[in-house]
Amino acid sequence: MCGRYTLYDAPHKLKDLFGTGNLPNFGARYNAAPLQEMPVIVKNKMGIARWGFLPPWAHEDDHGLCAKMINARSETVADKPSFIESWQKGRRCLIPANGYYEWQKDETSKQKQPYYITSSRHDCFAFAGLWSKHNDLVTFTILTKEADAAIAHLHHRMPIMLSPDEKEDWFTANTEGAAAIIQSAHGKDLVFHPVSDDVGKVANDSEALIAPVTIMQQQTMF
DNA sequence: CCAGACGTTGTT
DNA sequence: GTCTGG
DNA sequence: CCAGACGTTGTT
DNA sequence: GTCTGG
Repeated sequence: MCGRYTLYDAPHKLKDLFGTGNLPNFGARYNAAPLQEMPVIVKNKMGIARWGFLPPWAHEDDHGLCAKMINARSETVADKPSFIESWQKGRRCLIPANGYYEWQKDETSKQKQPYYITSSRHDCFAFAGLWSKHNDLVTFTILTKEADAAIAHLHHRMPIMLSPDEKEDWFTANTEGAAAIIQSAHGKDLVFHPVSDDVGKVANDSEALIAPVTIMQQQTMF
C-alpha cells in the first residue's frame, strides 16, 4: 500500500507548520522509498529515521525484517508482537508528506499504473506512525486503515493521514485516544492523477514524477 | 508446555 | 519480548 | 512500494 | 515464483 511518498517542503516550512523546535537538514524528495532516511516528528522535535520498523527484539542489522514492516494495520497494531511495545508505550510519530503513490493493478492486462495521491485540503499533511529505537537507529512504520470511498477504487487500504493541526492531539492522547484519532481519520479530501512509470525506479527522484500523464492503453501483441 | 514466528498487500 | 500453533 | 536478481567454486 | 535492495 503506502510504499512511496513525497516530501518536498523545506525544513523551515515544516518547522512552522508542525511547530517543532529543532530543524534537521534534508532535501526535497519526490520518491521516498522503504529503508531510506526520512524526517519524522515526535512531539515537538523533528528528526531523521529509517522507513521500516524494527521490533525491539530484532537485530539492528536485520534489514530484511525492517523492510517488511513499512506499514502496520491500525486494526491489529495493539495485538501484534512486533508493534505492541511501541503502541503501548505511546511511541507515536508523524511522518510529514506532500503526497503518496499507489499502483493500480489491472487484472486482465496485468499492467500497473502508478497514481499520485494528494489532499485537496492540506498540501502538506502527515502520516501517523510508530517508531522504535535500537542504539542510534530509529525506525518507523506507517499506520493504515480501510480506504476512504474517494480512493477505494485505486486501493482498498490507505495510510492514516492527519493534518498539522491534529499534531497536538496525536501526541497528548493516551492509547485509547490515539485509537480514536485513527478511527476518525479519513480520506474524503484525497485527489489523484496518473503519473509516469518512472516512479517505479527508486533511483528516480525529481519533480517530474508527480506530473500528470495521459494513460496510453498498451497494445497487446498477441 | 515448547517451538517458532513475529508484517502487509493482494490474490486465490 | 510476546503471540500462535501444535 | 517496485525493480532486479535469483549460484557456486575457484581464481585473481 | 520469491527474495533482496533501495
